[in-house]
Amino acid sequence: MRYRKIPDETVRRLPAYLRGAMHLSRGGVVSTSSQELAALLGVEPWQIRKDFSYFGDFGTPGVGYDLGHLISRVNKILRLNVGHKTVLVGVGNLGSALLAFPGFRTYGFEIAAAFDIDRRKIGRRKAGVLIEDVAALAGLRARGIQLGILAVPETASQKTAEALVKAGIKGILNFAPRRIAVPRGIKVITIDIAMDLARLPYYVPAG
Amino acid sequence: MRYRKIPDETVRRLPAYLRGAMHLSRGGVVSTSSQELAALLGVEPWQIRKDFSYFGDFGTPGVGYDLGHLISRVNKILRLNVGHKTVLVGVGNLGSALLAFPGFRTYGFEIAAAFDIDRRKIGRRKAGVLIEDVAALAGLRARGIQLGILAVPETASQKTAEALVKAGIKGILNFAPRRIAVPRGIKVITIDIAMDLARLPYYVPAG
DNA sequence: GTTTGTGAATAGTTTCACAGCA
DNA sequence: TGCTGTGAAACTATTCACAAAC
Repeated sequence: MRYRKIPDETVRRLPAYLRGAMHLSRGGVVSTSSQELAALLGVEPWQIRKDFSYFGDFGTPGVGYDLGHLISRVNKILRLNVGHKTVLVGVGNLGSALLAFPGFRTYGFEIAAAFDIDRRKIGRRKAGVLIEDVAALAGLRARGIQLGILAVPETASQKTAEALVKAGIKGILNFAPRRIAVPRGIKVITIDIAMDLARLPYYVPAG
Repeated sequence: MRYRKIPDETVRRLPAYLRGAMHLSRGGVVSTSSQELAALLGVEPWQIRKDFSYFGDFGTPGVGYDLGHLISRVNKILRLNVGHKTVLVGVGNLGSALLAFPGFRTYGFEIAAAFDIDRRKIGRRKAGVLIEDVAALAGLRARGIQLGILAVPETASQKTAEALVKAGIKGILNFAPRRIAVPRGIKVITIDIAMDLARLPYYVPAG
């Protein structure tokens, strides 16, 4: 089944497989099976096998998956094999938390620059990162940063996204609860925290 | 098409429709169309109509949707018509940001209690909320809180989730990058920030 | 015997196109 | 005429079951 269109849902699950594989690997495990990985992550084994089958060359029938090979393969597919520098815009409550957030390292990300509009923050450091003036965002171009994390207030999100695109950013992780319009070729993934909480009561029986 | 199984994807989109409708309503608009709402949110008009069709009694052919009616209808479907008190566990960087996060109010949520394990935080207030000892989580039962927000470190997430369930919590918004096992009838929605960032490079052409 | 890889079957979701109502 | 509501068609994703590989 090689060389077919990769389902978006498969791409969505790959980081989880990677996390599980790295977890096992850190524990000294060298080889695993779809069953073991599935049990660890709370998914079904055939889902993992099917997802991997879109790419080919993952495991060995009768044996399982070599963790080193699996990890490097998924890393390459997701383009995580090269570490990514990212820029954070908006160093408020959420932005500050993201600066200190250890989870990004798991996948080789580093927040290498931070910008804010607030004069009182500009020039200071937070979690080791210098906070720069958002007006100078264009200067990013030279620094080889392609991914942006948008943690500005909703009202500023569209304009800030446009500034990021102008600065050469190709992918945006957006935390503002609003649609971000960007040119073709730029990918936006939005995390809308309140919206995710908002569908929780639907699934809880007697509210 | 009334009284059929509601697609999960429809439920996922309802909060967005609600947000759009409230936005229009605050702007003084009284009535809207699937086209107008769709343009605002960046989705397709027939998607909105189809989603609403699972419930029936939304709009008027030839006229459109009355915003007051639409908002109250979606609120009722999502069980947001009664305001929900929630509990936050873990007042670290992310937890603190969530305490101060204004977005929850949009859907009628209030963080009414906060717990942490750190002696230095217990007894203090943050964003007006008293931080209590996580060992006293069981005392929640009497306070009529059904939803929990889990912002503790990954290693503590499973145990804390179990304590929440014991305290009568029925739904959990989990920020730990790990599977949370809970009894049947308890709903967990996980927001894995790093994982969402991890699939961004896949969509960005030359990494 | 064990475990992968994958076509085929099933299920779920999106999109269309238009009947029906205001 | 304009807009909703919805069956039907098209598409996408999940699940199964088993042949092939070790």
